[in-house]
Amino acid sequence: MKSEILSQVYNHPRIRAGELSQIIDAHQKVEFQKGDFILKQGEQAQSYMIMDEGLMRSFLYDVNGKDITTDFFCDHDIIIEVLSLFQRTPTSENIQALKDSTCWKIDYDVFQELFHSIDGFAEWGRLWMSNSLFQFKQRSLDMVSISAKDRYMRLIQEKPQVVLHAPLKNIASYLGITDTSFSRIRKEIS
Amino acid sequence: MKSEILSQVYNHPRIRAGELSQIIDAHQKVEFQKGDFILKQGEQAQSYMIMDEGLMRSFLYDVNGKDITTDFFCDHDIIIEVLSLFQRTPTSENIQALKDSTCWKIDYDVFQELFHSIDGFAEWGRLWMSNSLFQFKQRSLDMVSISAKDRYMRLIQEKPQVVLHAPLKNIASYLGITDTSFSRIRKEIS
DNA sequence: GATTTTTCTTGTCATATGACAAGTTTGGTT
DNA sequence: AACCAAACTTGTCATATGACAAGAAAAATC
Repeated sequence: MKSEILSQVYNHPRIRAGELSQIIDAHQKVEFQKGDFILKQGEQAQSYMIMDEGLMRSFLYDVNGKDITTDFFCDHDIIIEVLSLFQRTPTSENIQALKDSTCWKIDYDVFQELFHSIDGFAEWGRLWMSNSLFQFKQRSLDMVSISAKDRYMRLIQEKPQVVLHAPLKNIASYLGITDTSFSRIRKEIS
Repeated sequence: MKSEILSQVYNHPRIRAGELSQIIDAHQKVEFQKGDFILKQGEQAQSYMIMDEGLMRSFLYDVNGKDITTDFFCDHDIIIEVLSLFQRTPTSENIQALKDSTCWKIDYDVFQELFHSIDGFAEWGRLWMSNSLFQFKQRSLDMVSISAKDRYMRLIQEKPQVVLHAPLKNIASYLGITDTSFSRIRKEIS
């Protein structure tokens, strides 16, 4: 299971078999219980993880102190706070488990070593980031070009697990609306 | 001037002097006139550029066919469509000059060579991307947590050149509002 | 420099969403 | 099982922003 999931995640034409197992070996199993914090505002990220099974969210507090969910992490997603990890700075985000979760973790210095020694791994990282970049771009576009209802419909398509298991108020803030409005949209749809 | 600007852009502790000039040498000057397209929807990006002097915007058409400005590029910004360039796919974005512009361009294959041969360059690239990722995250956050008026105020602070020189309708779509609303916000502020 | 086209402003009205408050339901804790 | 706290729904009213249309200003074109 470890190697199955991880070799899927790290699948890239320029990573050879030997290198792949080197990368996979660098990951350690970690488990979290619902409610546990993986990262807290003000701390510095020291590692990232692959979600084996579970559900998490990242969130922060906006200018008015409101808790805003910025992302959800489902099975096989990469759980990472890029800015804090790569720029070695304290983060302003929190990451918290919404369900009991099992992950594969890799520490920054081990990652760093692999990044510089395995060419294909660096390439993989760049592709992953360009993909993330695109997703965030898409997200800000959606926020302005489609209605909250349509954003919700899209979430149902794209991350059904989230809709099934995350607290509604977290989904609401992720969609950029209040839980009140979200409740009305749900009513309207059903 | 070439080396001044570029050595500022590529400033990174792990890029040595010799490597830096190697990177700088790889850039060629290109000029554009107001209105010129640098990249069109459906094409594949073959290079990226550093803005020496000028102003550009990237934009695309939303689900209703409305022209939405997704970003502005000012002096010393990196003009790039990450997804198309790195994943070698056709883009859905357009990039267009809003003023006559001078840039330093580097082709994908040359970039690719430098990325694999200069360790510090790969590191620089990763930092740049993590920074971009943060900006886009911030942008989607702003879209939901602050008002259009506050987003405009922030743009005035952060990219005054844009406010001074870009067409109002482009700024409006960038802010996620109609040009009508934007006109009213401007009136209210002045 | 006159004309045409595009951009910007303003008016009126509609609508999605927010703010706040009061219930209701759910879920965790003892 | 009973209780308490948190999560969710619903009501009323307010407001930011959109849609559409008409006019004014600015810019591009001849």
